[in-house]
Amino acid sequence: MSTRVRFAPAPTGFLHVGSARSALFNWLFARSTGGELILRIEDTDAALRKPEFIDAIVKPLQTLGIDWDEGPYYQSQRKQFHVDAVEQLVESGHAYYCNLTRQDADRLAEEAGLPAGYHGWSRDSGLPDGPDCVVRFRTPDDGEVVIEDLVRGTVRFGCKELEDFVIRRSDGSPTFLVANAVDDADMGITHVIRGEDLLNTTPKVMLLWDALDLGDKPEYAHLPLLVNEQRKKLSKRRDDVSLMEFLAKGYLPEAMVNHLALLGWGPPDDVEIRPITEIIELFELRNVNKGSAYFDVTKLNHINGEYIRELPAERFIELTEPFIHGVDADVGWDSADVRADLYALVAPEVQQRVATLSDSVDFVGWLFLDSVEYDTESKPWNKSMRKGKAVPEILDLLHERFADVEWTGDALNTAVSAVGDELGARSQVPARIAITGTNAGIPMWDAVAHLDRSVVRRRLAAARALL
RNA sequence: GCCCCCAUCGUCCAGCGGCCUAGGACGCCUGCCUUUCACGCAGGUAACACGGGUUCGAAUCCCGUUGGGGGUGCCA
Repeated sequence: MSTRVRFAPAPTGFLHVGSARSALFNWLFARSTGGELILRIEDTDAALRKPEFIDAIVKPLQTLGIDWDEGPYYQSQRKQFHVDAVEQLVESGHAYYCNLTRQDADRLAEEAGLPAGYHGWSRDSGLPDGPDCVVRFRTPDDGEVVIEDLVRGTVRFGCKELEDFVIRRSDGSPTFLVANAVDDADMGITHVIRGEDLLNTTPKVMLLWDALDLGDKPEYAHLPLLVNEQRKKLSKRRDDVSLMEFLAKGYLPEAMVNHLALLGWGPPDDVEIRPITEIIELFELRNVNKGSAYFDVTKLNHINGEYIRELPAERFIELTEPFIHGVDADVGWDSADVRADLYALVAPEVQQRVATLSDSVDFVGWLFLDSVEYDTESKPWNKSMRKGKAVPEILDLLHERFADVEWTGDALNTAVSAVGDELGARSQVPARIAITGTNAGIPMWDAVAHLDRSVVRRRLAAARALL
């Protein structure tokens, strides 16, 4: 039988990397088994029903190349099925009405000397439905629910630990637990692959499944959570987790996907950076880890850099243009000042050095700016300018020679080295700092030859004046 | 509190009873290359949480301890 899996996010704003990882693993499983992926939006809660939230899920998935075969389906549109299921459960005696609030339940528990929680207070009250009534599922008093999790192995839950949970809110809307069971059954889901934070809800869904007599249950696989540096579950409030924001900063979708695939799973041959087609081929659910994984941006940077370096030069230019022009990044110059020809010339060198597309900005500002700023407190300035040998003389001499030196990259480079030789000092770094503002950067003389002689000489003089 | 899950270098992954004096990658350090920086190359640093079993043999299996995490909603 063909596999059918689903990615079923609640539309709670932007898609975060943890959800993206869940989507990816579902997708990898579907593609590697020749099965199908279904996108289902879990919007049973009215507050979540906002069109812009749907976009926030669909768009990033598309960008990452995670395509689905069916959907998006909306649980809100299948509400009637869920309502029917709740009704069926009430009629069969599996569920009952209850008009107690959470506070009521806690108070009753305290008075009875029981642990906090709902202890089936209204089970046999015979209460009829009413405006303030929820429907609760009658969990078995004993026995256990056993899950054979594909990642975790056998997991057991004692039924007495499960309180009579709410399956229909007082506003009449069924909760996701019912929707889950009904929809997974209707949609023929064979494998439920999702985050470990949902593991505890699984026994409840299985109980509903049996009570509703829905037939064969899907297999479950609970993925390890993605965590932050403090080893806490990635949170939208606290952590940088917006997938789109990463992409906006200049992480390539392919690199992001590659990195995400490496969190909780690894290829048997230890080759980490590789095409998605190979990852699909190698991916096996049974090889997924159990331990949570830290979402390490440092490693992402490395992977991204590797992918960027593999890009054809024209493609790199095309992708970085929005950043260079200040559309997708903050820059200190005007888009009109960007010299496209000059950028095209240096782009391959920039490409060798960046971790993200937006980093490109840092390497080319000196080409578009009239003057550069010097950080005289910085380490490079201190080391190469303040403490460097004969730096004032070097800059003075360069200023002089640059007045009539042939204005080509080779000639400039030769002239600079000659000055260094004459003074018995290292001249390249001081020249670089004076002209570009920093010690780190692309090979520069060919680019400098495209700047105005006067602009370059002025910078030499400006840096000299600060010594 | 109660329930559930987890535990190999700082981080991610490999290891599924002998091939492990534990391998790869990121990071970090050193050297080479070099007009700087980066890339690349060559090295180095660094881990089986602890205690009991089982076994001829355990990072690998079992139990416990400790530590971490998740859940405990009329959110999903």
